[in-house]
Amino acid sequence: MSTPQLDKTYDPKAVEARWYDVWIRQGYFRASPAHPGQPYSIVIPPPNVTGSLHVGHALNHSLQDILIRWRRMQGRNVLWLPGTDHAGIATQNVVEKQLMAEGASRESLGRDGFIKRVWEWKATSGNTIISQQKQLGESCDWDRLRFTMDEGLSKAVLEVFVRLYEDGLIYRGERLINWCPRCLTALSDIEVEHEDMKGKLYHIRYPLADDPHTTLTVATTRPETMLGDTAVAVHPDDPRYRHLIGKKVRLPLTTREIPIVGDSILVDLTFGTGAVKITPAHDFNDFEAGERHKLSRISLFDQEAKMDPAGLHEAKVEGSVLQSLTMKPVQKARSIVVEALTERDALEKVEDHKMALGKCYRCKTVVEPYLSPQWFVKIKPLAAPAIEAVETGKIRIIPEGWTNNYLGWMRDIKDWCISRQIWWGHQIPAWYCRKCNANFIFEPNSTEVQGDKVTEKRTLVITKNAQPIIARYAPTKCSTCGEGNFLRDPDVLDTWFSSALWPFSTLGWPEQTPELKAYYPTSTLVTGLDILFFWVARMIMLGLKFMGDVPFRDVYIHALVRDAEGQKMSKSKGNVIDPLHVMEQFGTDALRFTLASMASPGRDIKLAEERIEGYRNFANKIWNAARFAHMHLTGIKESQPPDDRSFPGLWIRSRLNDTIKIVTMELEAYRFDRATNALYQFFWHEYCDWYLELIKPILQDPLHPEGPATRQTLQDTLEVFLRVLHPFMPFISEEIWQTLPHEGETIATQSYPVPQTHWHDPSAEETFRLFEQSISLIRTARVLLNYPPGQEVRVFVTHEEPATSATLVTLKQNLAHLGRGQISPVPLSQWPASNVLRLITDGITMGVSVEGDVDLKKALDRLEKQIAETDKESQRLDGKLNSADFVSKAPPEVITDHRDRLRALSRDRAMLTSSEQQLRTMLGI
RNA sequence: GGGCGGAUAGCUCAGUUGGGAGAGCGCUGCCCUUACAAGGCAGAGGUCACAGGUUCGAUCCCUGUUCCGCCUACCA
Repeated sequence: MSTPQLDKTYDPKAVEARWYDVWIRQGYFRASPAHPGQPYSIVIPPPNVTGSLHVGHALNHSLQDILIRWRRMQGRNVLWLPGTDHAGIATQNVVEKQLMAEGASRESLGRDGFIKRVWEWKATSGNTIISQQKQLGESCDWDRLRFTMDEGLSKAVLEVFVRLYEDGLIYRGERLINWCPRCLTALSDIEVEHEDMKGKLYHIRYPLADDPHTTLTVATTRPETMLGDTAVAVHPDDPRYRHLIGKKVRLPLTTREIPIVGDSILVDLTFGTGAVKITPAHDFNDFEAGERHKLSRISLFDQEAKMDPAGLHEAKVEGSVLQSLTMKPVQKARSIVVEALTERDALEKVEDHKMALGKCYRCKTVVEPYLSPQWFVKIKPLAAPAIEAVETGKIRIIPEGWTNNYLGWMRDIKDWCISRQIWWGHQIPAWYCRKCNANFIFEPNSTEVQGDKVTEKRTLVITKNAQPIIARYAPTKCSTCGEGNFLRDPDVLDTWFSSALWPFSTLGWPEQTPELKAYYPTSTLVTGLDILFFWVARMIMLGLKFMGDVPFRDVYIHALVRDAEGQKMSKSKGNVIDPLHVMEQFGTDALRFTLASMASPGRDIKLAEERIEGYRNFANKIWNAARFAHMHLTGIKESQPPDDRSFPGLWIRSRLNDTIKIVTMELEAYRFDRATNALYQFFWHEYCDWYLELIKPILQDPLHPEGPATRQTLQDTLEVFLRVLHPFMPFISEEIWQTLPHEGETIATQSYPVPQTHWHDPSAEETFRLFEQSISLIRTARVLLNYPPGQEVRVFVTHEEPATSATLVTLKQNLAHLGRGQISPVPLSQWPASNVLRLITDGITMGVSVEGDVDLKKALDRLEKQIAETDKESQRLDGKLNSADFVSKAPPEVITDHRDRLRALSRDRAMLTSSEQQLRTMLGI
């Protein structure tokens, strides 16, 4: 093998494209259930098919790839399964926008045409994020790429739905749900984002029916809904109003009278006026209060949150008001109602009020509580085992702090609304016999619609009383009436319903596949906190229900990536860091390493480009170290490698050994930050700063007796380091590894280094500490004496301990090389009496000859400062040791340690003052 | 309203059996010393948010306060 010519700086771009191609072509990332190793599997949190890679993905995926590559190298049977999510609302929005630009619409295409169109869109645009993931170097098994709308996964969805229904865990019911008037669909509770807003609290007077001059004042933030009130509640213990319970009030702006009820749950005595209007069709609390008091519900709004004339009629709104309100949106309706109330002197006052407003997480439109028939999952029975799995530790949440968050939410979980009024998604497998449900189904009638300007009549209505048939296939015959005329429920399932099956649906369930057997439960789930409830909790519930086992053992929750100022990144703020741009600029390895290094638990990541640049420099450092190695390596792997017993060789292997140990341990603990720090520290500040410098004289002397052994160590340690590094920086490690003598085709499938006990060498490490301190003293002396770096100096060195002094003798050549001088490791008695600057650290006395006309003042300052510091520390230790309490109560080893340190300090102090005296003599002061 | 997390060098953050305060970046000074100026060497810089408590001893444990985040909640 010829010595490759490496460029002076590392160019990531060429390297990355080349190797990723090879990896894929050779199929290194392909999983096989037949692989002999212990399985290690991860399913990727499927990104939206509409998405492109953002820095949050980059973090999430980098961490997973580190785990996967690490385990693969450890010989585990690894599967990393990639895929995308069909993202019902988001995808439908994207395609509808496209249609709108063409002057078409979802309706004009019809349902089937539209679905076809979405698939077409997916075929052309749905792989954006996949190719970006490849750019990040992700070692997924791409042959197993899954999509939540795939045939197999759809089958799983169908199966789960039917079984849950058969088990009584799915039901259809008319409930108040969160409705997005823009997306025109129901949302689950957690798809609503709450935002604090400044609102107003309106106090409205309701006159008593039998005594119109007496009024009961209610407080509300939504005066427009008062038209739909069906009662007023007061607290049964409230002396102010207790006597009114059972009486009626006249609802202003309408001709209705509504009852006053006592309700201790709804009413808070201390808030507002103590009287609450009840609007069961427009408020979740009121809905429940309505249930308690058997109140009727009046829906005032249509699906676009506009005042519906039918509702206004039902509410018996006064004619003039009704006219002006018809088809008005919420905000407009509010001001009309407020104005009308003011005219009638029914508005007592308006005060400022802070309140939380719910918004659609997809489009940020204010959501409206909306009364409609929907499908729900009865969640409590599913939640109980999911709680237990975490409580008993079958599933570990990391960092542990989020466990309570999870448990709290699960214990208080509400039924899950799973129906969505959109087209793109898994259509609910529910059919209605048209004959049997004739009274409960109102289908749009095209002839009627043409003549009717009230457009919402076009909507299909399947009332709550309709009887569905739930089946895996479309029924052909009604079991009740025997006819075969069916209407399929138009709703589709919440996208998260299919995501919840991801860990087993992607492995082939409901078929019992070898993949399922080998890889379920998966090993680790890596995700952000934001989808802990959306996704993680639901996977646990459904995994337990359908697989009888948890979907994963560990849940590692990583931080949110923010910008350098700690602001959440968003397109509108323009503070988005684009990972693709970063990869282009600094290299993929640098980005990956940066993200891993910042993944400290429980803290958000503030990402600044300078950090990435810093790790780009690290990559370059590795590159140049490799260049250096190649200048001296033969490129041949010795069959009988010479044994390197030299101090640098023993030391660097010991350090490398320690690094392997730390990195492995930290990866096991999901401490990516500490693992990267260990790699950085080792390579830059031990391998490059010291080891490579130490061996230069040997390498540069072709006849040096230690040459072969040293070259062997240089080559071996670099190769091992690259393997330790590979999961973090896959590209540069592969590129360099390939230039070294090696076995196998790729570093990606080589064994991950394990600690070698015979490499561990405390004595070499001890010697190194002595060496490092000595060199540091010489260098400091050079600076104090203003010697240019090239100037040869005469150096004397000794140590209090004879044994250590003896070690210094053995280090003579190394000291001479890195200290750039002539070294005399002789006792103080043999030193010149003058013209030597003496510096002291930890028992080492280092003398550097003073030559020429130099200013010794700086040196004197340094000595005085060091003496002052020594005295301060001595006093502190002395104080403690003189305390009777300390001596009697502190552990003996601490006391011994303190005494040793004090002794060492006073020893150094004596040397320091001696040096200071000598210096003063030289200065003549 | 409730819960959780954070406050350590100019900046970003490490720091778990409580016993000498660390890293990276930035900054200052000197160096283009043939692996690397995307570099080398030497430095400066911190009453570890504030106030109490426990302890021989607290950045670390407990309590309270302030500030900043996040999650969560039906105060109409």
